[in-house]
Amino acid sequence: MRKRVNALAEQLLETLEEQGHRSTLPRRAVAQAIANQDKPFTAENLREQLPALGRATIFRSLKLLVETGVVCRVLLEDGDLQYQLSHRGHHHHLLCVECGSSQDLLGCDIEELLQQTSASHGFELSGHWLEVYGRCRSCSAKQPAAV
Amino acid sequence: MRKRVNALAEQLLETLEEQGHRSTLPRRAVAQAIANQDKPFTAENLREQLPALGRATIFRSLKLLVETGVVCRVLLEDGDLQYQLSHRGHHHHLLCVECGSSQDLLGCDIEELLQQTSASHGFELSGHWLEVYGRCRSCSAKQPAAV
DNA sequence: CCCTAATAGATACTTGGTCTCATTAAGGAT
DNA sequence: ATCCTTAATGAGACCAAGTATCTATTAGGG
Repeated sequence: MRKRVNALAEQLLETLEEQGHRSTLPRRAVAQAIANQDKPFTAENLREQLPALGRATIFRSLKLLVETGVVCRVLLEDGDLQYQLSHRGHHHHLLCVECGSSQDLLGCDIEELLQQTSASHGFELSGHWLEVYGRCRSCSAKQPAAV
Repeated sequence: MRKRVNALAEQLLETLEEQGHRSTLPRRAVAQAIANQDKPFTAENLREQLPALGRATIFRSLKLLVETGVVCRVLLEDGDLQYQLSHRGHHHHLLCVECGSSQDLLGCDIEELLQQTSASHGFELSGHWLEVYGRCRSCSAKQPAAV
């Protein structure tokens, strides 16, 4: 944890600049904090880590980063919507219900399956939202089976 | 709209009673209102339709019905979480981005596909959440293609 | 180094939901 | 039919997440 994060944070800011947004001190702080997270997080989490920043500023930066696409939203199993660094474009998450970690789900072409099933309902598909819950490799290793 | 709704509402109440909850006047009103909805709705929607009920009561009934499984939550494309009558157990929704209507997605066995993909990530799958967005049959019919 | 538009901070407000507590009403027992 | 207990209601305080407003600041191009 916390290695090369500056490079990551730097990237976030660059993306913002490319979109014509200024690289301000508060935004640098937010970018840095986000780069440090290793799980989905809330605005409140960031606020605790950045007590010097105004509340609105954190929400504004977060919103900007979501619009820019470098941060995405994840739906936890209980319906709580949190934030997370977003690497690729459209993708899904494997969320560990035990440790709360999140990894990207690769190689899942659900799109095609959905396309077909939707069509059979007379439905013209335009998008979808998928989250997957379970136990990650290391949590499965720790405890053989469910309690 | 509004036919046989009493029967439906009656069912909701019965389910509550089976779980040991009382069939009260406010709950009957809520059940009736929910039975009348034809789209996903918010607690606020119900409140407008049931001005005589206390706010807390609506939230409490709603929560109860969700726990009981006769009402479920749907995630709209913008991240808004709303309520909806739930017919079967685990299922997914086709949400029309134009008229806001919702229909159940049948015959979609994504489970198997997810199982495999998860496993290849060393992930022990336990559940998932899927919402599908697009245009329903009647909306597609109205306008040949996207604007 | 100046100027101006973008941004920040403070704070009020909104929305969705929970908590508390005194009052009411289901509905089983009598 | 009524009584009693306990669950449920209503009012309103409270809370968390997020937006809006308004004044003060600052990034960064000229």
